[in-house]
Amino acid sequence: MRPKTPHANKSLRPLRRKDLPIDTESLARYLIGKTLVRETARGRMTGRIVETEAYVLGDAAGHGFKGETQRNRSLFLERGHAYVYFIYGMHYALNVSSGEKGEGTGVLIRALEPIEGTAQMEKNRRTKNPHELTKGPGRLAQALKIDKKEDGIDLCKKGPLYLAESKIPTNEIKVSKRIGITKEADRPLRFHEKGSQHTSGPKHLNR
DNA sequence: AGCCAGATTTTCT
DNA sequence: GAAAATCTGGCTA
Repeated sequence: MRPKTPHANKSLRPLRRKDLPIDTESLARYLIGKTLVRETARGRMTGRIVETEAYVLGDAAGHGFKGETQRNRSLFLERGHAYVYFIYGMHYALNVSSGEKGEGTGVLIRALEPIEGTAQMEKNRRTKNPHELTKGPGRLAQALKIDKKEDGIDLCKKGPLYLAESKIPTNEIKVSKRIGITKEADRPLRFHEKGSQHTSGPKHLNR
């Protein structure tokens, strides 16, 4: 077995739901720099959130835009729950539900900076390149072994998947247009931490 | 480094 | 039946 990472036993305080901004765009900004924690039988994996996208109320690109369906029902939960969807026949992606309960808005987690449990991530992703581990929604889900089983989880309490504080201060947050969509694609609702080497998308969106 | 096509299956129309 | 909040490998330069 591999040695534990130096940070493995640090206590991680979950984010409190009341501290999460209700407004979707505000939540997308708020989550930059926070920690995503994944607990599995093999141990803990954590990453720093460095890139998010907001899917706001009345947004035609949002999965909840046309109302609640079997697929997107988690998006309509109270803010701070996981909405995991399957896309392009092979990828999963993780969102944090946002807004008021029943609103159907959310924040897509697009990229992480790997912190703890990188050995397990390398195994799940079948690569050792630290820059290929968790940049992009599909990649980070694969690295952290996130799929439909995690859909609907409360991310504001300790468990298999949750959000937590970070002790490292957040750098400047930059804004750009969203990636990979056709509707309302040019709205400035993608956020990333300036200077991160772990963001996805073309270079000109990551300045 | 950047562009392009192929993979693959769920979901809703 | 078509679209989809993506990733990968192969090509061109």
